[in-house]
Order: sequence, then C-alpha cells, then structure tokens
Amino acid sequence: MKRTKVPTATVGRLSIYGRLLIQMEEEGVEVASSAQLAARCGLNPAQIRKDLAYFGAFGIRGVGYRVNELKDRLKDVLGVTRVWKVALVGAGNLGSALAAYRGFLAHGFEIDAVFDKYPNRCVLSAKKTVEVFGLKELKRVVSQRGIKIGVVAVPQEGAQSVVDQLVDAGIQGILNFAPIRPDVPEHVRVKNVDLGSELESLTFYLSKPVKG
Amino acid sequence: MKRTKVPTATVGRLSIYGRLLIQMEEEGVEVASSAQLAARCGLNPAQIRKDLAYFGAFGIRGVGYRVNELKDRLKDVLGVTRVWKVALVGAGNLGSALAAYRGFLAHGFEIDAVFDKYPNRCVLSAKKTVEVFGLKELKRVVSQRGIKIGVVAVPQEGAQSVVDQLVDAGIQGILNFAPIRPDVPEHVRVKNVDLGSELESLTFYLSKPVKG
DNA sequence: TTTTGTGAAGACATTCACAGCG
DNA sequence: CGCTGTGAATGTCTTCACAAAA
Repeated sequence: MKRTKVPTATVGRLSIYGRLLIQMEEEGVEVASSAQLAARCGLNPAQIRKDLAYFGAFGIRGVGYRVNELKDRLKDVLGVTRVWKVALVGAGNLGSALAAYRGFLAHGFEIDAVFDKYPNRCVLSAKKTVEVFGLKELKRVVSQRGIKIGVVAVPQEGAQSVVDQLVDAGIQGILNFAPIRPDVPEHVRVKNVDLGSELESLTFYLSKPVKG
Repeated sequence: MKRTKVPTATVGRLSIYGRLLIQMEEEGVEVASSAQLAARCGLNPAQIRKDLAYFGAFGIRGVGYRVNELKDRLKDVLGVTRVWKVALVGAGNLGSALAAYRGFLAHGFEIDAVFDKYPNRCVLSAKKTVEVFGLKELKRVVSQRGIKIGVVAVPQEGAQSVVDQLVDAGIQGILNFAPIRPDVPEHVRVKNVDLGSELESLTFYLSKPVKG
C-alpha cells in the first residue's frame, strides 16, 4: 500500500475499472488478471497494477484479482457507495438532456434541483418531472438540501457567475459544460467538458493529409 | 517554425485559444501578449507561446500577437474554416439533446443525419426537425453524403457495433459518449466523453477529508 | 525595453523488467 | 510456475529562464 498522492490520471481511470468489473461480474467471471483487465479496456497491464496498488487493493500473486472484491473496493475509494445529490443549472437543450440522461442515475447521481434564468419551464428528469427554480433561489435551495455537486449547462456569458453562486452555496465539485475555465477557490474541484472543443480537436487530425 | 509532431495536449488547447481570440476580437482588442492570453484562460504564458510556435504563428517580439491574424491562423490549423457534416447515432435522451445543442453549430458542425435503432422517432436539430434513419441505412447514407465525423450516443451494449459501422461507412473521426473505449483502425480518431466517469472522478476528491 | 521563441530543467505519466509471493 | 507489486527507465508535458528580435 502507498501513501503517496494518487495521480489525477489514475483517478480518471478508476471508474473505467469499476464499470469493467461490474460487467465481468455479470458475466460470471470471478477472478481476473491485470492482463485480462488490460485487454478489455485497452490499457497496459502494468498501469492497471500500479493504479490499483495505490489503494492497497491486493491481488493474489500467481492468480489475479477477485472481481467482486475489487469492484467493492473501488466503489468505496471513489465514494460511490452512496447516492449523490446533484444541482443542475441551465435547463436549455443541453441541461434538459442531462436531466433526462439515465447514465447519471446508473452511476449513483441524482438530479435533485434544477435552476434556470427562466424558471417557468419544467424539465423531465430521469425519474420524474422536476420543478425548475429561478437562479435567485440557488443558494437557498442548494445549501438547505446540502447538495455538494453542481452541473453547469448555461451559455458562456452566465457561466462564471453561476459557478460563483454554486461555490457560495457550498458546492464542492462542479461538472462544467460551458466553454470557459471557471475561477474557483482551491477547495472546489472542477471538471470541464467542452463539446465544441472536442469536435474541433478531431478536425485537426482530419484536415491533415492521409498519413503515408 | 517546427516540424516536430504536435503534442495532443497542444491540439486540445487550440480551440480554447480560438474561442478566446474571438472573444477578444469582439472586445476590440487588437494585440495580445502571451501573458494576457494566459491570464484569461488560466494557463502558463510559456505554454501558450510554445503551443503557438508549433504552427509558426509568429508573434511580434516586444509586442505580442495580432488577435485577428492569430485567430484566422488557428481556424485554419484546426480545419474549421469549413462546415463539417456530422452523423449522429442514437436519438435517445442524450442524442436528442446533442442534436438540439447549438454549440456544435457555432463551432462549424452541422448534424446532417441521425440514426437510431428505432427510427420512428424524430429529432429536433439546432436548425430543423430531422428525419431519423434506421441503423441499416447508416452505411449507405453516411458514405453517400460523404460524412466524415460521427457522434455516438447509444448505450454501452450497442456502441462497438455502431462504431464498426461508422468506420465501415468511411467515418474518420468519432466523438463517443458511450462508456467504452471502442476498438478502431489506426486511421480513425476517437474522442471519448464519459459523463458518468467525469462525475465519479469528482466524488473521489469530495469523499476525502477536508484538506488541512 | 518588452515580449517572443526555445533549449534545458523539472514534473508527471507510462512502460519495462524482475524480485518475491502464492 | 504465473502473476502481483514496484523500482528504474523511458516517454510526454509543463515551466523556467534567457538570448535574440522588434
């Protein structure tokens, strides 16, 4: 077991491992070697062993890892043994889709409150139709409900202000879809997902002449 | 000017620079130093200079970069001087949202065809209501229309098969929202966006004790 | 002077290769 | 034996620091 800091690259892979293990468990696989895991997610076996070793998840030498055991250990490490309440800001096209997206629920996240500049729209969440609050109520609702995770799906212009309000309301982690890198205090974790940029970086490679 | 390979990390930042420059241009800024650019996107000035230097985008020593000129140069490098047609596969919650998402259009991407296992749903794209084709027609439509970019928004189970079909139809770049790392031939570029994983890696940090 | 462009240094991440345990 | 866990080697990305140019 290590006490060193876990690299962010490792953290990013943990949930891939988690999902793979769930899948293997469903297939009835009981034990898996790093080589088998690696083959199924396109990574290097040594990398998987190293990643897992950060958490003292002991495999069995000569055998591999117990799928069920490792899966539970990872869930625990990732903090997904509980359901996390999420505040979604922005009920436009993207926001509404995210509310309806069932992948979040599958991962243990539940959209608990939705906010928009124009709150008189309603939004269909994965579980039910959800009332949309105005932005003025953001701080009150988020802090009252103890929501710790925010998802920002508003246009560029409003994004930094929304992030500020979320931080002010006690949010600790933000998944940001607006095309900015918001300023946040050190204790707040931000993950940026910029759909436009992702496509643009694809075209960089496409517009190049065919390799040869 | 360099002839070395451009690091993927650099490519990922180009569109951030592009957007920043568009914004500065709108504000009437004519020249910007790497320090100013860096301040506005939260990066290191040296990194920006190095990134830009890969493309021989000469700044002016003692002055900075001409905003307008640099913006055009980057557009060119990224290949976003034209509109790219995109094939969207999966017209469920996420897919419908992506079709309606106006950010794509703003970046020069247009959803030109939508495919789904159950094609009798219709989908509202950013520009118009779009007919949804069945998966059987994917190859025909994509190759006939010369579409080179595919967006995959189907559940895990169907994802690899959809990717295979896209590749077979001549797609060269894929933006994949399914929680797998699809196998593709070397000439096809894939960008994975895994919304569940993004949230999970946030909780890793949240579930830790408050630093101190 | 000011700011670029870039080698060199440093930080970080991945892969190799093998000792050691089951 | 086979496979994990890990130091050492390699590779990649970021930052420093400064000579050269406008």
